Amino acid sequence: MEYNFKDIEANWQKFWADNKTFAAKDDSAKEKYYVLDMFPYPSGAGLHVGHPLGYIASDIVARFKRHKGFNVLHPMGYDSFGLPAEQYAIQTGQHPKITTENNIAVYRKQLDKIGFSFDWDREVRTSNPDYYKWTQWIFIQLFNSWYNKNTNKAEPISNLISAFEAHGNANIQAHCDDDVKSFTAEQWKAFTEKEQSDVVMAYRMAYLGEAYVNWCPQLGTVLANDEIKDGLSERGGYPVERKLMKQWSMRITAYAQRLLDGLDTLDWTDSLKEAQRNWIGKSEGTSLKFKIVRHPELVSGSQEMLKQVQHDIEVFTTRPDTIFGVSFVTLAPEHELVNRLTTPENKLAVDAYVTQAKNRSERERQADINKITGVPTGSFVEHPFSGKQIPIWIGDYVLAGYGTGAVMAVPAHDSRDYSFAKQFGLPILEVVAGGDLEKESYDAKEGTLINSDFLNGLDVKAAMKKAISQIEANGLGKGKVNFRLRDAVFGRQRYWGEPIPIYYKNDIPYALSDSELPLVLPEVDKYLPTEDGEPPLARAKDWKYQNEFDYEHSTMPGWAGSSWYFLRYMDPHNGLAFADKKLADYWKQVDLYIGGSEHATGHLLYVRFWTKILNDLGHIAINEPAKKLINQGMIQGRSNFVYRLSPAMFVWGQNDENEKVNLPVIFLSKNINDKLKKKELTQFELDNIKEKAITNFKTLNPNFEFLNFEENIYTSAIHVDVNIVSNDILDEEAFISSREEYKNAVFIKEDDDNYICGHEVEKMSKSKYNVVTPDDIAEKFGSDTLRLYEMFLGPLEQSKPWNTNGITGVHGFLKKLWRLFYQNDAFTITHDEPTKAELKTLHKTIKKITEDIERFSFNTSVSNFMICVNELTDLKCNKKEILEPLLICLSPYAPHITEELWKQLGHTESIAFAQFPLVNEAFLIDDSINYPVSVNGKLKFTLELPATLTKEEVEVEVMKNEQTIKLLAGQQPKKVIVVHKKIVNMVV
RNA sequence: GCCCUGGUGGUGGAAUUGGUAGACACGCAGGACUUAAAAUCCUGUGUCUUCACGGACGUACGGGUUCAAGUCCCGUCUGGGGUACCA
Repeated sequence: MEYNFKDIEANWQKFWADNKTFAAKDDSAKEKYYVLDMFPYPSGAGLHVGHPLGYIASDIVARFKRHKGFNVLHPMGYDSFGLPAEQYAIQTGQHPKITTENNIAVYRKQLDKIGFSFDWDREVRTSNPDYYKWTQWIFIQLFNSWYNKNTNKAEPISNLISAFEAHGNANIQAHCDDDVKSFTAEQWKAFTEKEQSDVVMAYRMAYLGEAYVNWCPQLGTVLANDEIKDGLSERGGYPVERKLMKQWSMRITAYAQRLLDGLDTLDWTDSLKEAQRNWIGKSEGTSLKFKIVRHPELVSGSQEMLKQVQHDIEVFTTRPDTIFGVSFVTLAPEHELVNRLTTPENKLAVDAYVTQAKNRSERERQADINKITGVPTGSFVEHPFSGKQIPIWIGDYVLAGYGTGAVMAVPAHDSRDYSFAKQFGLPILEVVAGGDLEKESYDAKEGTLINSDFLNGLDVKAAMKKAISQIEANGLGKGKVNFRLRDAVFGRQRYWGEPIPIYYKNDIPYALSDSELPLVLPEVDKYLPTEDGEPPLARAKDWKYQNEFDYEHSTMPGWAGSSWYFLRYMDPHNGLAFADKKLADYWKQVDLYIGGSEHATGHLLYVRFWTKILNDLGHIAINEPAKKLINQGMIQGRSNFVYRLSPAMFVWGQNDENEKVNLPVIFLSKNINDKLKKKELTQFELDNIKEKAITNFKTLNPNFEFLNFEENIYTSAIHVDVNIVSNDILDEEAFISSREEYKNAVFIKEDDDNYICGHEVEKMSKSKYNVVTPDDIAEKFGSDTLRLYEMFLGPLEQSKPWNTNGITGVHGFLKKLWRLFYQNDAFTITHDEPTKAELKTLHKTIKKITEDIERFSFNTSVSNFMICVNELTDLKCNKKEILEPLLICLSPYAPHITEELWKQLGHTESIAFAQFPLVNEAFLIDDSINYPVSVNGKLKFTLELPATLTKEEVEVEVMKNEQTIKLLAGQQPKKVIVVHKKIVNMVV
């Protein structure tokens, strides 16, 4: 019987589904193990070979843990709210729900083919009302809580309101908005309902606040920082600008320190923890007040005004030691004091600068990152120690949103201040010795303080201490910690997301009650914003709370549903709670979480944040969502390109400049294009291209001319579908018929008459036409081969380009395994006693595989299986006692073939729960050891010696060996090092 | 710029704690079986040198520590990913 993977795989997939083999038990005496994959967004392109990489790895662990006697939870679901379905809806009018469901059906079919051991009864979809009911419920929990700094956790908002009623807010220590004014209990009681609501809002964990957001006019939505690339929206590539908007936000900043501390308890990679640390961006320093002093030319009226409002500019610095190096103070253009500090003669320039800075889009800011701009206000502050007058400038290198929006500029020891000072000719005062200030600033935090009064002679560390104590003693400021982390905007002006469960009555937002959930996403006639810029939900007809009050019209962001889905899998059908407390306590946290590193700072920060809040509020017992996390590497695709002659070099027909005609379609083969780029084309070749171009274009427009053909000739690379290219040779016919505009395409080909495409390795994506689906491989070689091959490709965490070069080796291995059981169509397993050699091979393999899985080194286990089967083939082993345990070892990797052979061995139960074999070290002991003998560390020969010899006996044996004597040629070695059971080295 | 990762044959990669560098697989070359192909099997395959035995070199580059370095330390170059006027 041949290895017929097609039937075997189909049969077993059906068996697992029919028998619900992998359903996790909620009541089990077994220890639990929770293996989670980052669930996919079901895109229209379907699953590509990169998706299963992580899924296969987690499936191996899940199956392994089942063999090891764990009750395994290994679920899968879909992150099914998202922009692409909505974009598609806008273009076609098809409801995103339909698109999403279709895509999910495709994903499911593809996933099923690979033989994953998911518990499909627990599938979740974030766009399902049964699911998002609880996303909304969690939102309300956040809406109804505040962060108490005294207890250092989130607490119900009712506590806070009681406190207000009893004592006002004087004793409240909370993470809240900065501009909260203090009030007494009496004042609180006298507030109107609206006023009370506004006050409480400043404390809520989910709150409505004014925030600068990344606004994308074309998409009509707010984007998260991680949705923007180079100042353009990641999806669509539209410009993004900064805009002040009322937005629902999450007070994640309250958790900054705990999110940072929690990292130490996690078994995550250093790079990932580092990425989170950088994102949170803790910096310790000092706040410091600079007294504003009158500029001689400042009119007295202005000075009076100044007195009324504020006397100081507060800055934040991490370098209080450099205080004597301050040569100017810079404010962000948005700083509230800008207007008041500007002297009349500077007003024009300042106003112009502020307006320009405000209107500058993110893209321009990024593009001009090295362009230094700024204006002086004309006012001065006083140095807190020297009393010297210091000018106040405005510069957009200072960010309004960080620190106090003002910096003390120390150009000698900060590179940004340095460039600014150089640009505007401001003084550079050296206060830490050691740098060359002619060339650049000296930013290092080491050296001796100079020109610094009471700090002179101290090193930076000591100076820092002393400066802080002096600043604090003089009441100028105090030690302070700043975080880069910003509160997370939680609303989008979009349709395809969870409605925010809020309605407005007299302009006051109220949360729905639990019994009113879910607030179902209403139907709309179009998926676009309304004419007056309201989000699409404003289009919904008769969609009002109690037929009277407006609901919130924005929806939740993409990360809402994914921030808690790991909890829903524990109890996916519960209608009374997001998860039953008992079940949540049983499954606790994810033991192993596998997914892509692109979620390092987004999803993984939010899911930790929500876990901590739910823990604070007493809903779950865990503090962190996932104990161990692995980032699988990206599988890159190999894209192909054609090189199209640019139309810019043609001029249109004389009759009408704007005449729309089809563009010429002339494609240069790769080598010709390379020559063109290097300007190595011969006149003959150029003429040939020109002639073909003329012929091609004349069919479209008889009246055209070239515009300086030879100077202007250039090409642009265009992605071409890899499926119509083989070995970089283009299938020209397929290409011509692939698009209407290519029907007259002309190819300038290589000497061998082929059109050669360019290629590049890059991210696999639909838009690059380089997606390879796992389907073809599964069809041609079977999914066991696919599973083994994806693991064999290299370390899980490493990115690698997809290629199928080695797949025959892996497939051959499975065939070879099959032949251990079947020879000449006969099943030939015997019950004979195994030999010592066979047992050694088996137990060596068991040991290696167990170790490999535990350290997630799946590529090496595949090699180890190959070695094992090679050895057993050489030994002609067909013994049940050897092959049966081997099947169990292999079953996590290649579940179908092992199930089948397991059944052939006479088992009636699935192999999935068979106990994983244990290593018997006794079989691994060698009788003899092959000692490498080296001289000065260089290997000379090897010597086989009995394993029973002691270290001393080994030395004696080696020294009296003929080869040693020959090597030493009468010399006496200075030293002989014997590492017992390892190596012998002689030093001469 | 900063942070994180890598750099090993023609290729993917192995070497878990400093102890025989290149496991396993692909590719390539030669051979067996076959009318032929596929499939399968066998042999060889880091580089240089030698008829051969053997020898020399070799883990991006330059140094160092060590009896012994792909592995540890210092410096340089370079691929990939993340991130940024964060004071």
